[in-house]
Amino acid sequence: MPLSDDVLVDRLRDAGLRVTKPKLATLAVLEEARARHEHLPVAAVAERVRERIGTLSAQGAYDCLDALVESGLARRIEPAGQPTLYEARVRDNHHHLVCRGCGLVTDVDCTVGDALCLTPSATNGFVLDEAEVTFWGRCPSCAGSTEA
Amino acid sequence: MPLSDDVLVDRLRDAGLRVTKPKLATLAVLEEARARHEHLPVAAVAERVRERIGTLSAQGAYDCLDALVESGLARRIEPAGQPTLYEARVRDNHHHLVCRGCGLVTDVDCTVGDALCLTPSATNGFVLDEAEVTFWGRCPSCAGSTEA
DNA sequence: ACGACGAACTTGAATGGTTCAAGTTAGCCG
DNA sequence: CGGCTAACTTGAACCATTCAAGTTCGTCGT
Repeated sequence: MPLSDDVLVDRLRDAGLRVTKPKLATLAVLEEARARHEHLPVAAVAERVRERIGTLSAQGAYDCLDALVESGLARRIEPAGQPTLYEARVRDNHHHLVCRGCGLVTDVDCTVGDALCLTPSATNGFVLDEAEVTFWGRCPSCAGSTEA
Repeated sequence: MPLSDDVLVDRLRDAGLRVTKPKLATLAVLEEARARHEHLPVAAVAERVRERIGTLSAQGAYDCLDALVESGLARRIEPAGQPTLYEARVRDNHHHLVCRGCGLVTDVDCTVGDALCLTPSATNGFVLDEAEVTFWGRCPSCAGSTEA
């Protein structure tokens, strides 16, 4: 069952964002997608938001998603070679598994735990804030074919 | 000192590629960049190749780089939000550290070793061939400023 | 409640890395 | 040395994303 609007409204306010129909609907769409383990491109988010509130410009979709990412309510995923995807932000620092065949993105937990992955041997003076791990391979249905 | 052309020619042949001036020069440029720990975008590769052999179309640069990557002589890096970068392929499976400020990409070794990083807890039926780790942060010169 | 300020949205156009298509050139093998 | 095919060139198209200017609508203070 989907989260009530009240909860989402509070979440937006707590994040310091204005509560607008587009942002509320965008957040709802991402939450719904999370329940289905989906990762959505901007166009798909915009489309689903339109189903809820009637209209939303492409630019509006970018603005909303940017704001949600900025405030920590959503996470941006940019797998090499395909358009940017978004998912509702969750606390666990899970990683992603991308199919080289069809581009399917799946969530996966890191065996060794976040702490280890976050610690490279030398940071070269960089101040790190995130360790991103992406696994590449072929999904079950693409593993058989020889398609690129 | 740069590698001799003979060595690079052999490398191309061994990889099953035709030995053309553009490919030879492209490989030489990448090797030279590797010595300087540089990661080059397509445009920079094309420019440097032109300095060596006079001319190379943008398309030609893409073709050469794709061929080198395909045959394992080069590695493609696609940091989120910036154009594709290339580096001469090396055996060690090092990872990258990207500056959120200026986009500088630096090589870094993984503390825990490749084996661990390559083993997510569940592969969801995927056949994995690579684990890519990207560390995000701010380089020494960007760490001080508040710029995006 | 009302009014005003500024953020958020809309529309429309531009940008730029990458790719597609068609034609020419040049490695490689017999 | 000739022919086949991959490799390169030119020129145009693509499309996710961004920029710019104008309008709408949350929010906050009175």
